[in-house]
Amino acid sequence: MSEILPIHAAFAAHVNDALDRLETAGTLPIDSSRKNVTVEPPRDPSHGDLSTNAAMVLAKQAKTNPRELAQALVSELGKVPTIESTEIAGPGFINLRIADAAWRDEIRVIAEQGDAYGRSAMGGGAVVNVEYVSANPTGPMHMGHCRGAVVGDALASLLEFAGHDVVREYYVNDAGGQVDVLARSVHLRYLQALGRDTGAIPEGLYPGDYLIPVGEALATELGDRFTDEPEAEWLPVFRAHSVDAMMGLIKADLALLGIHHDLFSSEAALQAAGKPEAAEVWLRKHDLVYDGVLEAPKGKAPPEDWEAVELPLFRSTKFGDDQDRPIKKSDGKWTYFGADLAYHMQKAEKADALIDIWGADHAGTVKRIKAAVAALAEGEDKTIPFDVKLVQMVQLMRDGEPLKMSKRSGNFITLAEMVEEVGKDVVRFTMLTRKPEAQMEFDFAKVVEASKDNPVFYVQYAHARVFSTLRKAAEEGLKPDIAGIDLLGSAELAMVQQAAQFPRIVEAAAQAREPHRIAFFLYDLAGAFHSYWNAGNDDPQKRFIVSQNDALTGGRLFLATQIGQVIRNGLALLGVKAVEEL
RNA sequence: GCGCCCGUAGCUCAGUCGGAUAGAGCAUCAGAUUCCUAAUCUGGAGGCCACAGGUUCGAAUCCUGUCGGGCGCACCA
Repeated sequence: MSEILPIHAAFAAHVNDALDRLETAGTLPIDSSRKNVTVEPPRDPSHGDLSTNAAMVLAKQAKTNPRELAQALVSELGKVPTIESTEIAGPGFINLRIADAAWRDEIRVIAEQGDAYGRSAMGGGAVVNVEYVSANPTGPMHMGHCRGAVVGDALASLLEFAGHDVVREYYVNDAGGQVDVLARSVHLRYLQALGRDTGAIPEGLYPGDYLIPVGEALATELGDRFTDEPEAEWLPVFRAHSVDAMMGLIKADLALLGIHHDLFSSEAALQAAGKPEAAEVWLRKHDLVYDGVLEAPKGKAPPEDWEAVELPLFRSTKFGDDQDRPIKKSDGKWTYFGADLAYHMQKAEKADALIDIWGADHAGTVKRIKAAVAALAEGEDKTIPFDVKLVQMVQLMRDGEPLKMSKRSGNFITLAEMVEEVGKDVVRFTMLTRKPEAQMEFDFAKVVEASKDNPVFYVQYAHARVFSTLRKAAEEGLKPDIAGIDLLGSAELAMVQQAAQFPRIVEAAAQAREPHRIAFFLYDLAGAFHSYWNAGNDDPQKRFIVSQNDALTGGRLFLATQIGQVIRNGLALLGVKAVEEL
């Protein structure tokens, strides 16, 4: 027990030790299952500092009633010196009151651990691959990509902080038909750059102006080599150049949000390496791919040109999908799914767990890709934890009115425009103040208001206040002093209790893969700080800087510094700047 | 027709792998500024947790059904 544990972890350990002793004493059966035992702060503070449901959960296993077991547990917990009082309540909750000294110690723990406070070894170094964004390389990023990008990035940071070895991956869909369209669109711009009159941009090509510089660059680089050649001559060249250029745009857009991937995996490269073929061989060997004919689509409007063709089909129905899915098209090329299946197999080789962040419009393909990973796991006789997080649509609003967006008319808001208008921190924080699977509204007017309706400023302001206080104190020759924390009273320690939840919030959020919990925690902590601060308006004795009392001031400044530290650690996970001044 | 997600205060949303009297912000009402930034704080009012069944010591939370909103339902990506 030489290792310093954050306070909640320490008390969870105390409860666990007590249960161990009950096992030894025969009160509990050996190896009782404790997976539902929780040790957490009760909703109602009058119930104490911490509460455990252990007696209720384990009563059945102990073949006794909850209150009786609680009694036994309480007498064990009474031996822990930092537990000041225990109480059995309701159906068998055990409420614990913790000595002030333990909360004071937590301030020291925060100070000692600094930027590492809240970090957890929970992940055990497991390699987790988080694939997010993966926007098609056909243009700059628009608003629709934004939420998934932020959620994926924050989740990756969170998992890292919770002890996982995270790979941030971007899947580049550079092999499909839309890349041919891109290449043709760029070729047109190339001809224009060389002074050709191309007329209006034909239907079906990308009309965006962002392709003009790409065409110009190619004109400069290639001269007029490809002006009158047949398409087959120039298409591969233009495809490669265009994808590079688009990925450049996308990376620049992502950088505006502070997002950087570790790995960009190319679909074309995957195919060139023969991965889909290898996957097909493996699947056929396990009788998971067969040649068959699909039923006619049951959608509202069956395509007129639909006809029954025999295709290689993956048995996704065996793993819960609604129908088997083709991995190759009738022209012999791989379907998107066929390549994606091979891609996930490739990812699974190098990771202990996979997470995909997708837009809600891909919800229909979740089952098949989960089926693919399940098939691989079964065939290889191992478990491959695989989560697909669906991020719901964002409804953009301006002054309470929905903004209509249409990709075809080119009337869509780009990510860059959005970041420029409201700023990176606002975009990131706002996207993280909703659980991702719920739809959300994003109102430009409200979000730039920089005040009331805007949690990001509220949290940043709390952090800034810590620093403004320290600056003010420094002018008077005062500075934080750890010796002063023994003088802190219950109002200050209440704030510590709130901040001390950070480590367990990190673990819970990482486990649930829900970075938004960090955002809400920060909002609450900032609220506690503002509230404490304001008490000083009425009573000068409650300010951080107390005149004529340098010792208490030192203690309070030390506390403020540590609250700032926790806010900073949380904001770092969200990728939001912890400003020292507003 | 089928699948997935959502439905909590007037509005925007939290709600800890089922826990004690369901929370916050906005809006609204009543207050606080010779003060370390009031971009803040204190208090009031506001709830059939969409609806109906079920599971159990206990359900906003899990299961079934209904209604409402969103997204999908190609050999596209």
